[in-house]
Amino acid sequence: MQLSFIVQAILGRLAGEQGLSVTQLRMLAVLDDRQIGMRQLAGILELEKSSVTGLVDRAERRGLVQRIAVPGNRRAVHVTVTDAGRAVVHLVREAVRAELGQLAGTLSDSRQDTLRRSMETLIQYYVTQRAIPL
Amino acid sequence: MQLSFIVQAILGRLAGEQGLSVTQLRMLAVLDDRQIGMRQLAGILELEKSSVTGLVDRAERRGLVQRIAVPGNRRAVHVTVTDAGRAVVHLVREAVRAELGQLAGTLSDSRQDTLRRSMETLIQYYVTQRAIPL
DNA sequence: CTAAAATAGTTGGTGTCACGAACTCAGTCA
DNA sequence: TGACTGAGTTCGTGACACCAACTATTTTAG
Repeated sequence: MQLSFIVQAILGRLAGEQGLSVTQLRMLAVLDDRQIGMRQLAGILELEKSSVTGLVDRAERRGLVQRIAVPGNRRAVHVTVTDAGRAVVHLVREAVRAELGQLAGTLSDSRQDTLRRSMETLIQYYVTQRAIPL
Repeated sequence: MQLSFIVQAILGRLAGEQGLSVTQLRMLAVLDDRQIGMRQLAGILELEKSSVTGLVDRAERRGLVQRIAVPGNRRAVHVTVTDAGRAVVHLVREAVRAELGQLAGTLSDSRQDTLRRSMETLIQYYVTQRAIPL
C-alpha cells in the first residue's frame, strides 16, 4: 500500500514535469501500442466511458491523441497517439524507468530480480482474475 | 508501476464501498495514530496546505475528523480522527489487508516474505531520502 | 423487412481533488 | 514596537470521475 503511494507520487511528479497527469500518462501508455475504441479504453483504465470522453477530449485538445473514424462502423471511434503524444510518453517512461531503477538499486541484484518476478506474478494473477488487459 | 495501479484500484474500490476516496482513506490512516497540524499533514501526504484545508473540511463535514485548538498556540490546529472515522478506517484497512493478502497468496510463503522485506527496504529508502514520515 | 433491443459514444450536472496566489492572524525577533 | 515568519484559510481554476439521460448507429427478432 505504502509503496503504491510512493510509486504514484513519483509518477505524478515526473508526468507533471511534462504537463501530464497520471491518468493522462496511463492512457498514453495504454494507447502506445494499441488502437482501440473508447469503450475498450474505459475497460482497461477501469473508468466509466463518460470519464474517458473527457480524458480524450483534453488530450486531444493538447494534440497528444486523436480520434479517428473506424471504417465500416459509423458509430465507433478509435483513439490513437499522435507523434507528439508518443514523444512525451516515451520521455516520461524513461524518466520513470530511471527513477524507479535508482530506487530499486537499493536492493541487491538478486533481490531485484526476485522482486520483479514476484510483482509480475501478482500482476498476472490480477489481470486474469479481473479479465482486464494491461 | 502496473502493480501500483492495481493496488490503487483495489484501495479505491474498497474505500469507495465505505464512501471514502483514496485520499480520505490515506488521511484517516495517517491520523489514526497521530495528532498533528495541517502543515505536517500536508507534508506527510505530499500535498499543498490549501489542499489539506479542503480535505479536512470535507472529512469534518462527514464527521470523520475534527479540528481541535492547540492549547498555548492560538493559530495552530490539530486534526484528530473521530470514533466514526476510526471505525471506518479500520473497516477499510481490514478489507484491504484481506484482499491484498489474497493477492499475495499467489506467492509461496517464502516469496511473500522476501517481497515484504524488499518493499519495506524500498519504502524506508524513499522515506529517508525525501525526509517524509509515513 | 421492420420494430425493438443492444452498443458506442457524448452531454450535462455534481462532487472531489489539487494547485497557486492572496489574505488573516498569531507568534517571533531584533 | 515594527518588520518578519509561520499556520491556516479563501478564492478561483482546472482536472478528474461518476451517474443519468441522450443521440445515433448496429444488431437482433419476429
